Amino acid sequence: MEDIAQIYKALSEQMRLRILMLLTHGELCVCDLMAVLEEPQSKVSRHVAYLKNSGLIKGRRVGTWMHYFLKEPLEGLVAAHVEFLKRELSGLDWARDDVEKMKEVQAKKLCEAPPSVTRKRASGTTGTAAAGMAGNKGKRKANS
Amino acid sequence: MEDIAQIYKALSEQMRLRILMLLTHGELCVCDLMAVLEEPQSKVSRHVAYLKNSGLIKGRRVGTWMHYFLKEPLEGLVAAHVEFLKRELSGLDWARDDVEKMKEVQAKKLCEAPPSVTRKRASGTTGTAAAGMAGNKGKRKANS
DNA sequence: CGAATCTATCTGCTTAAACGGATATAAGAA
DNA sequence: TTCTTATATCCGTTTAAGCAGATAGATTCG
Repeated sequence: MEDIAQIYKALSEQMRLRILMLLTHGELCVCDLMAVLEEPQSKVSRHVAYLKNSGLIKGRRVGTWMHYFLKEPLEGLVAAHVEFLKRELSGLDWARDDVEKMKEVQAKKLCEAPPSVTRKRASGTTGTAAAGMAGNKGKRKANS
Repeated sequence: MEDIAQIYKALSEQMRLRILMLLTHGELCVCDLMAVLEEPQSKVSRHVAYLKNSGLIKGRRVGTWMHYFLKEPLEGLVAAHVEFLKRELSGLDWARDDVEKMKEVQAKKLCEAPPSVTRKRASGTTGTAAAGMAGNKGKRKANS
């Protein structure tokens, strides 16, 4: 799996770079990624799968959710590249924007909390939801 | 042109990595690259063109030949990546092998010398050619 | 000029992988 | 079990780019 070209293939899509940079800040579930990236689920899942198959990230199931995170420890050259990315890309505009949005998304805690709590918050109290509704592009029907 | 994903696309083929690593040792013409890589001319040219269009290398004409070399100075992120490649890949088996073969190829000086000299050497004295014929896969008809 | 050589590009074909939408699967809640 | 949610995967389509072989352009030599 020391195929360097394969590492670069994995890094050669902006979407995957964005996902990787987000994961350098901690693990995230697919729905959080969808919310941050504002991309359809199949697209996010596809790219996450690619990164997983390339040996860059791993996933673990947490209830209904899959949480993805950087594989640690990474093998030699892959590790060097990820360090490189952290160092060189974290200052770029798009990376900063994504991290900022990630914090907003996580503040809403739609995914991280136990399912029961989440479910009730989302449908029951519209107050907290309204406060953080900015950027929600109809991903979740308000009340139905 | 600070599209990071595009940099990684350029690096995501083994053939292009090999070319780049060779060029870290100095400029080379296409026919030398063909000899080292043992690949057809259209393939070498195609990958060289890709690297050129991605802003990693440049070419200059020297008589009949095109010599390619790493673009200097490279822009920020590209430069960092090339430095990274030099540091991390130069010890790999395939990279060492290619450099070694490059030195053999250049020792024959089929390309670097002025065309007239080259032409006469190649067709006139078969002695020098025979000494370095190893690895020549019918690329050049011996006498026709 | 014509011949030879080096390189770039075109041709037709093939493959990898992108995409969005639909569907299947897995797990918790009711 | 049935419903809902989260995620993975399948579908048909599209695009980028791989390939080898053929051809065209550039340059130098005679």
